[in-house]
Amino acid sequence: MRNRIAELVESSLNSAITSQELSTSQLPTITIGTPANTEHGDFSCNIAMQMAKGERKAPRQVAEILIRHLGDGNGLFSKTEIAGPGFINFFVAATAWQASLLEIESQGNTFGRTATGEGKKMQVEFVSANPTGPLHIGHGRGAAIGDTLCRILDASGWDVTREFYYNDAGAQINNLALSVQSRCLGIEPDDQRWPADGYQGEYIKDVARAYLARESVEASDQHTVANGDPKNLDAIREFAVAWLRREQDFDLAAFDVRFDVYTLESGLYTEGRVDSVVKQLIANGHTYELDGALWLKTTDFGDDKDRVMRKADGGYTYFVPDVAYHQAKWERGFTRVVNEQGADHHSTITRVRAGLQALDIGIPKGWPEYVLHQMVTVMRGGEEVKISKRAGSYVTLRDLIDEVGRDATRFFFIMRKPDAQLVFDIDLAKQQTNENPVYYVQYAHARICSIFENAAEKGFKAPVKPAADELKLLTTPEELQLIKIMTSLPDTIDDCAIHFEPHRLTYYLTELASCFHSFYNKNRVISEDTALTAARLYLLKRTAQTLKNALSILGISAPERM
RNA sequence: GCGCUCGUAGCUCAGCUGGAUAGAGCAACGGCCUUCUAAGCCGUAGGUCAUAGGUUCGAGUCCUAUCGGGCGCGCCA
Repeated sequence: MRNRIAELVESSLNSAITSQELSTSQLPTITIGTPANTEHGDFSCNIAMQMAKGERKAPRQVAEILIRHLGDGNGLFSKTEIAGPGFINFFVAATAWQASLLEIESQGNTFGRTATGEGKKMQVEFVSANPTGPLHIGHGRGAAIGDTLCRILDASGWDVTREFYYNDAGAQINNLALSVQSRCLGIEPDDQRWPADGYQGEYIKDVARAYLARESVEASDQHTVANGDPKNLDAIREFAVAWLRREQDFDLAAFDVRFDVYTLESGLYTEGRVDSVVKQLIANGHTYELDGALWLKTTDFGDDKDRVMRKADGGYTYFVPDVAYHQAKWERGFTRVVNEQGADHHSTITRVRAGLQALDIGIPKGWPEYVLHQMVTVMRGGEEVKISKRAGSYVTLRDLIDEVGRDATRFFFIMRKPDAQLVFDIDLAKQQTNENPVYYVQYAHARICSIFENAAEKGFKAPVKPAADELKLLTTPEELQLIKIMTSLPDTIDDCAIHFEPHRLTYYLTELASCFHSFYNKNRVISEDTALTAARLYLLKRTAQTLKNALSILGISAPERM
């Protein structure tokens, strides 16, 4: 609806220019807003105020010209008016709202989807947790935001690739292998022989036990059989990585999150990508040697200090393979790449982008794009739970899903905008689950399903493709408001996709559910009036479909009973 | 000290890339179930949008400064 009105305004603008009533040399971008006050109509446009100065006319005068060329929008509007300092307000005719229900019906479970992305490729990298332990709550937020973002971008017409990148060969992985080896040899964390920064979690014992038992492991991207020899550190490393990757697979599966591509840091070395990037950066003259290390002049690209690429010990710092990885993404044809990660890693953005600019291979300055989520503070028993992976004292994602439920956990993680901090009170989420907004939305869906059960018992069912005469009975403010909210789902999806902000969809759902609950309490659906009953059943059929479609994009179920 | 980010009702947060009288949930108070699910609805109360300037027809939103919380500032990832 919003787009339709924007198109009408644009054509009336063109028409006014053709007739030389307006003379603007460049068309302003047309934005259609939704007034907070219903007295100001269903939609409004501020274009007359924006153009007034250039036109050397009063805003209301510009608005008057536009309205004249606009007419009634081929019956779309029941009224258009000029209001306030120069707003154009649009009142959509009830018949137009009613007719839009037919479009929702014909689109079925694809209603809400748009073609905005034009089928172009976009890659989203998220979670990207190193396989040194189970996923914790911070990863959970990243998984929920990243996965929902993928679903939203897909619904917005993008061809999305979901990617998981991890370090399978660095110092931390070596540390992991040493920890497992120590457990294999029966060495405890308080033993002198325990590795300095060893991982102390209970799960390390499980890995050691499985390794000694020569178990085999099938992870989504790893397949291995334990060698069983506690002296063979390489074999332990390989097994531990695969074992923990599989654990993460379990966690992610429980969260209904999946990936298309896994990229291993070690592969960037074995394929020669890291070497090739270093050579290219040297050849382009963006490096220098100092104190036995090789530096990249990232200050040439907006960083506040230069960064070491190759350490004095000969190893590369982590961001070098990261640059190589992103070069590979670019070569794979992703002109748009989004990285979802914790805000505590935000300093990598400048470095990676600087490295890519220094390669001078035509990558745009702002590529890749980033979505950063702020810290999650975990509260349990009224106290903050400190997250320490090495000490093993932290709340895992799986614990959370087991305690709170998948739907509520997902909803909770995405209902705030990513760059706001999140307090996750486990006791609250556990003990007062019916206060969680996700139930409010799901309840609306279950309620509608229940109405249809009752209707079926009494021999009623929603009509298929009803005529305008049958729908014209839908006239109350609640009914029209319900339709209005439903039709804005595609706009909401686009807004979420453009801003990378999944939380907007949770607010949309709450609003839609709220509108339905109000309608339900004020009106009876099944009544003596068979014509009205049919019209309302049709309205609720579309409402249930809209709720289900939107919930599905959030990866949340739409229960038929609660 | 520098960079990023946040600061909106008692609490947790929205506020549609500058629009009209700043909203929701929870908590508080008062109502609504012999009829389709009360996990619901209706109403009341609650605000100097951290502070001070600036930009313009118009600022919670943009700019500057200050104050306060978080994160980052490693030849760790």
